[in-house]
Amino acid sequence: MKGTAELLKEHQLKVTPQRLKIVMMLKKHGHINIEDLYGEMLKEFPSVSLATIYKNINQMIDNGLIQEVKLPRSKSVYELIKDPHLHMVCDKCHKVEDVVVGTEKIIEEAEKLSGYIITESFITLRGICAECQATQ
Amino acid sequence: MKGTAELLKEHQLKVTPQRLKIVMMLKKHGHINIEDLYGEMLKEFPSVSLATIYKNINQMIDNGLIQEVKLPRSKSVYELIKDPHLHMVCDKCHKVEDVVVGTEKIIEEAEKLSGYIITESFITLRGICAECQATQ
DNA sequence: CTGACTGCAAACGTTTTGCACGGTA
DNA sequence: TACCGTGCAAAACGTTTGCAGTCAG
Repeated sequence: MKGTAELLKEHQLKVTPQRLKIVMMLKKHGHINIEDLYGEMLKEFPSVSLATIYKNINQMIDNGLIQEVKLPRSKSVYELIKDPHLHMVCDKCHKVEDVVVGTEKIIEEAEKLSGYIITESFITLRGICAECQATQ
Repeated sequence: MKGTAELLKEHQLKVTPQRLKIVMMLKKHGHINIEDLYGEMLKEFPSVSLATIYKNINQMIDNGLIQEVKLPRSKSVYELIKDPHLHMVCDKCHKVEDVVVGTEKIIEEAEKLSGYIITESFITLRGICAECQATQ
């Protein structure tokens, strides 16, 4: 896995302790919302400001390091930009997972039917994860 | 097309002039955000309140008449609930269109890979619509 | 006639902004 | 050293709530 500081530098962002922590949290959790991120940050930086979190998140989005994932029925989460994938949300435990599934066919069909030239797809699936199926 | 008043009654909503207008706007535009809906409502009901719009939209969601569509890079829009479909958003003119595409294959593959039991899918595709391709 | 709906104003939670200070490169 | 990032406080924004008056059924 690429170094956290390098990741920031590659995206024209100065390396600060707060930014390192944000990216480390994203690496660790995969997906995290602002509230949870703030809670985690407070543990290491007791005087960190929510304004700092927002400023950094927005800047990281602008610089192409992370992206917002809008979810049905819940708050947005953020993730490091990586290979295209879709999101699975569990209705029971509310976790979010990535799944790498080929989307070419559906995109091709949608292009044919609509006449659009498609540049990006956002796919989220709601359901029950394997663990929650087992424990119900 | 089903009568607007009937649609409200079927969903246990009293028929009021404001609600009729909201549903008519949804029928006309297909997708509309709160701000635009408020602007349209003001033309016919100069003293309509934003609170009324929000209360009605939330109630219509609770009663299964409409649903929120969260879009990348822009505000949520609302639409009448109909057969499953996906959304196309044009990056140039920002319109939103429905496309009916079979999603069974992608869902089946995602279920296989993830172990989830999937109950609903949300698919949005970004691109350039046919009209904007022609006029660029 | 009764409960539900509306409009208004206030409250609320979230996100953004301006500013003085401190840290990175 | 110069500029960018941080923290704080205030402001802005979108949405929700409580209430009194009105309307649909």
